[in-house]
Amino acid sequence: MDSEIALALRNKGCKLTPQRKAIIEVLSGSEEHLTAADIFARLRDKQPGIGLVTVYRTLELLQENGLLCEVHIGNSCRSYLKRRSDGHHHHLICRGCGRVVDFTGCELDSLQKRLSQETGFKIEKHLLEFMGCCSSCLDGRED
Amino acid sequence: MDSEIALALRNKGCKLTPQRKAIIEVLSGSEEHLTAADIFARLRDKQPGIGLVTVYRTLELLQENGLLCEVHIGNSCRSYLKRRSDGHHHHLICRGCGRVVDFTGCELDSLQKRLSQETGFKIEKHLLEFMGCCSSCLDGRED
DNA sequence: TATTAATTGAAAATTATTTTCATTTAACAT
DNA sequence: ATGTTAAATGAAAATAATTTTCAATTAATA
Repeated sequence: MDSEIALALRNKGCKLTPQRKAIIEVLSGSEEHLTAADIFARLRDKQPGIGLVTVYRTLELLQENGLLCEVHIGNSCRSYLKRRSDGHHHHLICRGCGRVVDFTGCELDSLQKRLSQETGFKIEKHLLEFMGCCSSCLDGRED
Repeated sequence: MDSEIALALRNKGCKLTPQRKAIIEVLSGSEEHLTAADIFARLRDKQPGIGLVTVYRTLELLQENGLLCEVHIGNSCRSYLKRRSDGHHHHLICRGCGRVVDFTGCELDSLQKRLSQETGFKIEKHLLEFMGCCSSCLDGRED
């Protein structure tokens, strides 16, 4: 029973290898954002022979196909998260536990239009992330 | 006649070395966002003996003191820009020439409050950047 | 079951960043 | 002006992150 992400990948004509399945499983099973190295570490048991290169390549592939989200705020610069919301959304990230909450309603469209008009830019994308500390981490004095 | 950034740095009790001045000059003279390596390359003439380490260290120092802005969208993950707007502002970045336009009025405060209430997070910061192509780059078919 | 293009892993290469440490120097006080 | 000193520098090495190369393997299809 392959995950939605896995199926989407096969629909794009990509091979569904055990390595890819394992990487997708790790991402699917996590509410945190994970770097390539994080994912690699979590694969030690499930898929011992896997190479870090494959993790990088798979992340790139999934990213290209819009099957996961890239997170920029945080310790390491780039980390990844399964895509949980279909539409346009953004992230609120806990710096304590790494948990990510999706949110919509950024209402940046009107801002984007305004900026476009004022500057003559053709705006292609935007990056919006909030970072803070979630209530469990606040309670646990992981502050 | 030292720049505002340089003076601010000295007011913080930091030494105003020729290396730091040169780095600040490069940043001050650029409307693009620059990586440590970019800055290092531009110092070849002005300050030939300088080490890349010093560039890294100076960027960190300036960043710590809020004297420049960090940019995340782009080829390399982290690059820097002189701080041109005093208050809270964000960036619109041209992926063609790297030129950065500051803008205000993101109106994320109300969104931030809403998110805080809905999630129980203590929100500490946010990252908002727009990326696109500026009119000159559009004209020049650098598209 | 055979075929084949896609995928993998190992190793090396590249790039980015940080640490260490001996030497130099800006800022300040004579 | 000159001496003092903590801060800053540069070289080199260490570490970390990412990409490339290439021969071997394998998932998907016929």
